[in-house]
This record gives sequence, structure tokens and C-alpha cells, in this order.
Amino acid sequence: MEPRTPRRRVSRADRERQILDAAVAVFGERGYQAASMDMVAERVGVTKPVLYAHFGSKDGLLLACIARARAELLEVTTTAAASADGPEEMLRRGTLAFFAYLEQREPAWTFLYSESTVAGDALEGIRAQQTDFIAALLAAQAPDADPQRLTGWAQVIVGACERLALWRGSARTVTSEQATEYLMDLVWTGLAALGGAAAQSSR
Amino acid sequence: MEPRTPRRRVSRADRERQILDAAVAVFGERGYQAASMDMVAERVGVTKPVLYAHFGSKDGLLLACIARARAELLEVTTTAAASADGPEEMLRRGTLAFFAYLEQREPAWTFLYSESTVAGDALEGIRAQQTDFIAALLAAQAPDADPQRLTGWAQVIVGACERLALWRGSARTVTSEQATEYLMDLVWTGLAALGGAAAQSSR
DNA sequence: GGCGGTAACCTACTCGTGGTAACTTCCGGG
DNA sequence: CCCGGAAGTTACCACGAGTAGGTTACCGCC
Repeated sequence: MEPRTPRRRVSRADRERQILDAAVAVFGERGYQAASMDMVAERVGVTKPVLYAHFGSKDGLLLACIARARAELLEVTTTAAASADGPEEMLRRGTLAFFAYLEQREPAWTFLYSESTVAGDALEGIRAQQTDFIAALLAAQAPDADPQRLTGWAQVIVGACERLALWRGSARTVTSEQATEYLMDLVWTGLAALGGAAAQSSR
Repeated sequence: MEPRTPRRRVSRADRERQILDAAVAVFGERGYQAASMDMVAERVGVTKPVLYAHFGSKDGLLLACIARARAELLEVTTTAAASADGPEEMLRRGTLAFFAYLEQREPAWTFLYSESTVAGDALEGIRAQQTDFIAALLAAQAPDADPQRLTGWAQVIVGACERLALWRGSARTVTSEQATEYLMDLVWTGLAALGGAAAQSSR
């Protein structure tokens, strides 16, 4: 009768690493919702209760994945920023490190930010609507910028608005007017400087 | 024997409105995941299969909710923008209308952007980490800005980065360097103009 | 080398929830 | 008056999260 693999046992720390790696892979491929605990277990070569012994719940497993990523991200960005000496260069290098990190971890971490749920897809539609609208506005402001740059700027604005709206939800002392002001501070001041005095037009 | 309510029947269009309203309320209170179809059905005063007859699936129901909101949002922002005559004022009024709309629809729509899943909470932790870091950088750039404004600017940058990263995931022709550049175009140029020549310091 | 004891592991379940099949009842038009 | 069909319901299935309790490999100790 089948000399079936004699069920190797593994130390706790090693198993946790294995499970985390498998979870990141499975969640990245199928999305958190669509992924089942059995899929993760199978990839590790173990059964479901083992996962629960280590992480308590499906949510706990996701949380552990995120915690690990969060530590990596902090490490990467602070290191990059520390290599510069002025605030501008620190912001630039930190930002670049952020993009590079996400790119390297592709596609495992995309699902985190894109929330691969149904709502995610639909939200992208709303964002596209806003981005198109704003890109058209910007074209009026800086007519000779290339289209990709225009779209990039529009992405900046849409992302900023979303984040400001969410922030306003928790920090209740911020008014709509103030949020708008903060956005305009950075964005429009920057555009006016870049686009030249053409801004003052509108006859 | 109980003269139980004689089961009023309702036209298709009316029911759809009722269901959509109930769904928005329930999803807003409990979050999409935690909400069950039976909860929505009960709030309408109907049973589950009715929901399926109208919207096909739980996802379909959520999609319909979002579609309605999307239309409202487009209406509100374009109307606001149309009342201005220059691009700057259009951007300002459109943004303001966006914030005001979300505020008015509170708290029903917060769950959409905050994605009230487990990942949502954990992501907020990462964002807080980034926001603190960036706010500290900005303090060096503009030492005499008030703290709330500083935080607001940091929110703008974090939101912009997130969106740019996601955009890069779909538009594969955008490099990390370009994304960083687009962000710096708007943000740092704006900061330099606002903060005065203090930017050029660094000993 | 043998022998507990503990911790890793598995089998076999429960329960809640998305989704569906098939029957019942109300209502408007001929 | 009555009949066709749309609106609703009850009663079910499938599947995945989570768990109770038995089983087995490894480690230390004699």
C-alpha cells in the first residue's frame, strides 16, 4: 500500500513564513474574497485547521500579510529618504522608492490597493469619469503639455480628493472649504508656476 | 385567524427604488461583506428571491447602488463646474461640490471609499505611517504653516501616490520615474511657491 | 535504545449565507 | 367572469468559514 509521504513536520516559525508566502500568492491571484482557505492550505501542503492554529481566522491571515508588507514598505522608503539631505530630495527619493517597491512586488500587492472586489471595478469607472473631466480642465491650463503628463496630473488630483474626503470623515473639524483649499494650495499653485502666466487669461 | 397584511404588491420601478434605498442603508451600516441579502430583504419587507429577480446577485445589487451614485456625482460636479468661467475656478468649484456631495450622503457612501473590509483598516495604518512621515518633511519646507494644513497637504500627497501607483498598474508605459515626476510637478512646485525661497536652504 | 509527552496535524463535522426551483396569489384586460 | 402573467413565497442546495476530537511524528530523558 502506497508508502505515502511520511508527513514531514515543520517548526512553527517556518510554517508561518510558508503560509504567509502562500497567502500572498493566492490572494494576489484570486483576490481576497475569491480565495478560499483551502486553496492556501493546499499550496502549503497542509490542511485548513493548521492555518487557523497559526492565524486564527481568514481576516487574521490577511492582516498578517499586510503587517509584513507594511514593515517592508516602511523600511524601503525611510532608507531611501535618509540618503538625501534636503526635504525636496527626500520626498522625491521616498516617492520613487514607494513606486519601485510596489512594482517589484507585482502583482501580489495590487489587489491590496485595487481592493479587487466588485466595488473596486465600479469605483474605477467613477475615477475614470473624474480623471477625464479634470484632464480636460488641465489641457486648458497647460495646452502644450504631453497627454500622458496631463493624465498623470489628473490622477494626482483624483487621488488627492479621495484621500482628503476620507480624512474628513475621521477628522471632523475639516470643512469642505478647507479641504478644497489644501488641494488648490499644492495643485493649482504648482500648475500656475508650470503653465506660465497663461493661467490669468479667461479674458 | 390573524388578518395578516394582505401582501401589497408594488410596481417594478417602485420596488427597485425601495430595494436600492434599503441596500445603500444596510451596506452603509454594516459594510458590504457583513451585510446579508436577508437583511436588505427584511428592511424592504420582502423575501430574498425578490432581490435576485431584480438585480441578479449581491454584486449586481452593489453595482446598481454605485451606478446611481455615479450619476448623481457626475451631475453635481459638472453643474458646479459649469457655473464658473476659468479653469481654476472650475476646478475649485467642482472639487468643493465633490466634498459637499459626500458629506451630504454621509455615512452611506463612506463605506464605498473606505472599503470597510479588514484590509481597509490595515491600509489606514499604512497610510497613517506615510502621512506622518510626509507631514514631517513638509514641516521643514514650510515651518510656519498650521499643523492641520500640513496634514492636509500630506493627505494630498499620499492619495496622489496611491492613485498613481494604481494607474501605473493599468497603463504599463508609465515608469516609476515619470510617476514621481508628475507628482513633484504639481506638489513641489506648489510648495516652493507657497513656502517662499526658504526651500533653497539645506545649509 | 526505548518511552512518555507535547505539539503539529488530519478527519469529519456544524452553521451561516449566496443562490435557485417550483409552487401560490394577486390583479388588470378581454 | 375568468384567465394569463407578473409578483412573492417556501423550501431547498452548494460551498466556504470555522471547530471538536482523535492521531502521529518528533524531542528530551532515562
